[in-house]
Amino acid sequence: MFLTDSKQLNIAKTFECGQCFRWNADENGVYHTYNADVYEENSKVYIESDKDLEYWVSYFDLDEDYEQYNDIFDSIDYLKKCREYGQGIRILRQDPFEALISFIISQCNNIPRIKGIVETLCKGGPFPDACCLKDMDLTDLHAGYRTPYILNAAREVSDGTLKLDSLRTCSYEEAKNRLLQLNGVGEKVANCAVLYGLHHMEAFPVDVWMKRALKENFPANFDPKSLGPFAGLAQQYIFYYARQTATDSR
DNA sequence: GAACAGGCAACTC
DNA sequence: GAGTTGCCTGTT
Repeated sequence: MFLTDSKQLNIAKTFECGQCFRWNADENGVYHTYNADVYEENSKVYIESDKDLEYWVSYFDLDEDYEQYNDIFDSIDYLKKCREYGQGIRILRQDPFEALISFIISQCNNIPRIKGIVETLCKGGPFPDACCLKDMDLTDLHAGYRTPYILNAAREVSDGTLKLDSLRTCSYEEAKNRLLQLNGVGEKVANCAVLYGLHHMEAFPVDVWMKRALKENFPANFDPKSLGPFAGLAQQYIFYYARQTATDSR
């Protein structure tokens, strides 16, 4: 079924910008996940899935106008360049628990390996819910020192100690601070989980790539808050540009 | 075989 | 509070 125009949603950029781990391209550029296939044809994006259109419009955040903050972004020359380069990236509305666990796994790990570990957890189906995950035997997961972090987070969510759904409606700061209480969750992982899983768009995750990009292109006293309520989108443009241009020149 | 990787926590001063 | 180190595992 028709989803949207490719100007609004560029699937390659959206899936390759480091925010998600369960979409993989085949040789034809069709992206697959366990319950859907997405492809682009004549500047239009189509999706084949049992889930309905409404579900995917929400998932790809297509009701949101991503151009309303262009003026703020474009006031910084470098960010304007990143924004134009990243045109078509959407911040996905992923499942909060899946995002939390995925980014716990991501620490000190590369993308292929993160994908492998997540795929092992899912066994080809949906991401396991917290109740299920907390009792899983993860000895063969090869997640290393992250394994107890995963199990602990699953236990807190399943027994209600951590209510992820309630973190959707509270403030960004409140949501992030709650996640920071988890063992194995620091500033970077908390920001990722809050941005990609809870859709707090002002979250601004800073990893080593972002650190470098900020150091080289922004004043030392730069504050992401100055980018407004969509700072997280700006972060994604900057991150994607930094990663991609580094890869291209290799 | 050592160093490193998209990070965290515990420890040091 | 800024800086250092160990941590699992896989890759270079």
